[in-house]
Amino acid sequence: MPPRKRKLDEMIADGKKQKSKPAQPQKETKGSNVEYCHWLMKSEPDSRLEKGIDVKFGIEDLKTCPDQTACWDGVRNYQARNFMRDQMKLGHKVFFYHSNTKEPGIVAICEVVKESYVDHTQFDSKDPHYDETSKKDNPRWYMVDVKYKRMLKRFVPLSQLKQLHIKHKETGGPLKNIALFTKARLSVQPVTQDEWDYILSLEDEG
DNA sequence: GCCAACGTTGGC
DNA sequence: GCCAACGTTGGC
Repeated sequence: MPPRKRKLDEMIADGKKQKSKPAQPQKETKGSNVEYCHWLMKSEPDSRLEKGIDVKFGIEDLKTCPDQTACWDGVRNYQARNFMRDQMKLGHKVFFYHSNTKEPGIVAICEVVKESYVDHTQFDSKDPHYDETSKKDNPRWYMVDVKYKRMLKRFVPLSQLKQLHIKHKETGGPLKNIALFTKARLSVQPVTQDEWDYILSLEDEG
């Protein structure tokens, strides 16, 4: 029997040449085949109702979770899902980003403490991210667990990152292609080693 | 609250 | 497979 064809949307979102890669030490290589080991994940620190349910989840909410760990449920975008499902591995570092708030920006560092598993909220009709088209024998959405590590010494606002991004496009600096602006609407984004190091260096600025 | 950018859906 | 309409994201 031929392999079952996957749905078109998933093919597109996955990219056609995405072969399953062995889970091995992540390394950034020059050129095409980049494997990431740093990430940025967006979450909303302010209350907002979605289907009558508050989706607020800021860094202070993560800190109060058991073991300061939360499952990253509710992602309903294929690209973001694929990063979580296929590429986010134990020990990977994550910038925790506050979005849709007065002062958007990076607030903290987290770590992946559980690799991808089925997002249970897709089957929960009361959940704001319920997906009635997803079947239990073939789940569509996956998540990882993320654990709080530490606050940044200094909040790094989106406005500063944007200034630097614009400047670096001219100068060829490390933030010239940062996904925060080149793939602005992705809620789970890869961060290169250079981007990570550069943003961390901003912590120590006056 | 506005709305630009962009992802998704569905008719053809 | 195109593309218009529609819905969502998220900065401002």
